[in-house]
Amino acid sequence: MDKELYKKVYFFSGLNDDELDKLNVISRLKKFKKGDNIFFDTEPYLGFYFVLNGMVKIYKISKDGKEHILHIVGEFNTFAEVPLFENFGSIYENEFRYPANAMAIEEDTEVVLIQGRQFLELIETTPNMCMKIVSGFAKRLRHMNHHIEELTLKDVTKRVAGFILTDHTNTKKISPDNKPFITLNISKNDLAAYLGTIQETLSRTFRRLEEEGIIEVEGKNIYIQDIKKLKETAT
Amino acid sequence: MDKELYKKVYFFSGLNDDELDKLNVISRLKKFKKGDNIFFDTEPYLGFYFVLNGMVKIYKISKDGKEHILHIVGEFNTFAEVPLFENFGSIYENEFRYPANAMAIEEDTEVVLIQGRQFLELIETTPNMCMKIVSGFAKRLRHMNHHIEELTLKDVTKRVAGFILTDHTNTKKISPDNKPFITLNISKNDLAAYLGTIQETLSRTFRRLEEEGIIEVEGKNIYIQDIKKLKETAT
DNA sequence: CGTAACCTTGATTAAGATCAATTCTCGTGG
DNA sequence: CCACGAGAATTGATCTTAATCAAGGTTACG
Repeated sequence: MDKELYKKVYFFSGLNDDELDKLNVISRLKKFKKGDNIFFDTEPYLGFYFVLNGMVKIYKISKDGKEHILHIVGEFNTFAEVPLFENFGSIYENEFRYPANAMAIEEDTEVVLIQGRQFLELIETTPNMCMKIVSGFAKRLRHMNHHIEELTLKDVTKRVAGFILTDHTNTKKISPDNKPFITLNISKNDLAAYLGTIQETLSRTFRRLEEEGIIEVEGKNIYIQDIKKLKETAT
Repeated sequence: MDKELYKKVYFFSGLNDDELDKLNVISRLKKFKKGDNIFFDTEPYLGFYFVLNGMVKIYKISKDGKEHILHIVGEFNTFAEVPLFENFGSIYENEFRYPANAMAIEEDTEVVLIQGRQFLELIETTPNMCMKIVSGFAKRLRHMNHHIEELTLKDVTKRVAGFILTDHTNTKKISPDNKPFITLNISKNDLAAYLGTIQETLSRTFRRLEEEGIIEVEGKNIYIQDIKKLKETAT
């Protein structure tokens, strides 16, 4: 695999050529179709992944079939690193499992598996990478903090409004007629599961926000008609 | 401060005498009464803390006054480390804020502030500590994953049952008449805010579990009458 | 023993989930 | 180019859980 691609992964951004070669040896490219599971939370832990192409959802299922999406992982982002670092000493002994399920949610999703045991050996000789991991984890913790805050302190309408704002802050899309908008890159079903609700409620929420003249939903595009009101709604 | 005390903090467990001395220089002991706030999420970031004595809750408040507790932090555990590691380069430039509020919830709570900027300098000369931080963060991430899973996938009754089981797994208390039990070290109000509900609902849930003969609540002690049923309830 | 903080209980309300139909959208093959 | 069918999205009616509102009861502690 092209070494340059590895460098786009935050963890690996500081590595030199020699280290990238070693990384290449312990990684495996895997391809999935939309809807394929990459791993289940019942499977033994092999290592962590990054997305080369497409998109992956990390999710949990309750006993009675309810789904909640913890993360949506896009290109060059990693997932399932946590178990690797939880208990250094014991990784060789214990039978670790993946902490959640992962599914490809785009056609032709390609992911790269970095084999766990071998990566731990590699990391010892590249001390520089450790701080990258710390920093990556810190960002993740911040994100989860925010996620919990949204889920516990806000109702569905606020969460939806907040999602649109956050997404637009990241993408900054502007339509030809000068309106800010976002494009959903996941299904509304998945969006609902991420926002801690269900399809139907999300649909109704969109409609109510449309009726109030705050947004306009057109398929996968959501146009922001009144950003001031949207911000008020979100807080 | 006694150097031995530092060693009980997971992050610092591998440090040598010299390093502990340096740590001592950049730390500040602070004392709080029950109900005192240690910091608010509006304050500029000074550094992270560990609890020397007592207990601390990390919480968020919504605009309309609803509270959710993210963590309960006990002795020799750290809190508020995340902002320090999120953006190494920019800590000197940006005005960082604490990501949540912290309050002492026990009388005579003592915490130690480790000053952030100075700690970053210290850490560069002690590479060994980095992996400790990674590992600590990984544990924290696991905990938050679990927390989100509970909040989104389970109803209040399941969460309460799950809490009792988890707490008992950690403490393993057995009463003189041979019954497993747990002792709440926080108020029921705080427990409710941690479990994503309110006092009244928690109270009713306890009563229902009592009526079903699963537990017995006596003040701060909760006796497990039927652990099999409790496990069934929790899943 | 009196007061404040904490906890419990009951009645009511509201948000959102569930159940049940449609309708819409889009890719595929005739 | 159109028809078909499957998955995705919408909509309405109803139900359930847990929050809110309101009032007492308990406990801890000076």
